[in-house]
Amino acid sequence: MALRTSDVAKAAGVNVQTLRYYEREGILPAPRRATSGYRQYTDEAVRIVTFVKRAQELGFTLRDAKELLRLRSAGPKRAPAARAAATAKLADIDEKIRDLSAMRAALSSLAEACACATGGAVTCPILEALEKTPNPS
Amino acid sequence: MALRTSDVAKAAGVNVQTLRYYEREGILPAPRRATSGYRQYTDEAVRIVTFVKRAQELGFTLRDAKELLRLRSAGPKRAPAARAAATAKLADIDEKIRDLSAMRAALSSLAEACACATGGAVTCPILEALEKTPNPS
DNA sequence: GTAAGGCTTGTACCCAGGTACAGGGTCAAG
DNA sequence: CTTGACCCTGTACCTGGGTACAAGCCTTAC
Repeated sequence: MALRTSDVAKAAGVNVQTLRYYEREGILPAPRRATSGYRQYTDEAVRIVTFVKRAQELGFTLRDAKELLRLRSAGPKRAPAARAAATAKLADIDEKIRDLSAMRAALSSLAEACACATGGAVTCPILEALEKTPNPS
Repeated sequence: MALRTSDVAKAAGVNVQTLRYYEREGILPAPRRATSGYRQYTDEAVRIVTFVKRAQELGFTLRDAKELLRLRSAGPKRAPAARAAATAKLADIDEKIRDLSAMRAALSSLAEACACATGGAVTCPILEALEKTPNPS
C-alpha cells in the first residue's frame, strides 16, 4: 500500500516536483525507498501536503507550516516549548479570524448595499473593515 | 495636509518603493503632484495600503486586494457585477474562517495536551484539523 | 523484448511581490 | 549658498515558492 510520487501528488492536488521541493525544504520527511530507488509514501504524506496547502491559503508561509507540523510531533521532552509556540500561533490565528470577520462584515454589507441602492453613492465599508484593529491584547 | 511618500510609507509600515510598485500595479491610484513633481497623498492612501497588507496576511493576493478595492468604488452602474463579486469573495472568506477555526481548535487542544501530558505520546490533532473539509456547500 | 509510461537526479527557469541602486532634482536649516 | 535629507525616474536585483527540462533507469503490457 505504498504510494508513489504521482499518487501523492494527485491526491494532494499538487505537482510532482512540489513533493521533491518540500522534501528538500524539510517539510515532507524523506520516505522509504524501494530497491529501484522509487519513493514509497504513506498517506501521511498526503495529509501533510494538504495541510501545508491549506495553511498557505490562510496566509501562513511554508516556514510557518513547517513549524506547525513540528509541533505535532514534539515529544514530551520539548512539550513546554511546543506549548509556547502553539500559544503564539493561536494568537496569530485569532487575529486572522478577527480580520477576516471584519472583512466579511464589510463585504456583506457592501453586497447588501449593492443589492438595493441602485442609485446613489454608498459609503463603502471595505477600507474601514481592517483599519481600526480593535486588538484587545 | 498633503502626505509625502515617506509619510505614507511610515504610516502604513511599508517601504517607500512599495508605494511606487503599488502605483505601477494600479493598486494605489496615482496621487496629485506638486510642481516639484513630489507626490501628494491623502490619508486615503494610508488606508488603502494598510488594507492591502492585511488582506495579504489573510492569504489574498495583490490581485484579490485590488479587486476588493475596486468593489468599494463601483458606481451604481455596475452594482450587480460588484454584488456578484462580493458574494464570491464572501464564500472565500467563509472558507478561510472555517479552516482557521479548525486549525485554532486543533492547536488549542494541542497546547492543552502539551500542558498536562508531560509523559506519553499524544495523538496530535493538527493534521486532522484541515483535512476533512466539512464544506457544507 | 520493446515501447509507453513513470521514476530518479540535477540544473535551470519562472512568477509574485517587492527591494535596491544610480543619477539627478528639491527644499529647509544654518 | 551650501549641505543633508528628502523626492523623482529608470533599471536591476532578490526571495519565496514552485515548475520545467534533460538524461537516464524501472515497470508493465503487449
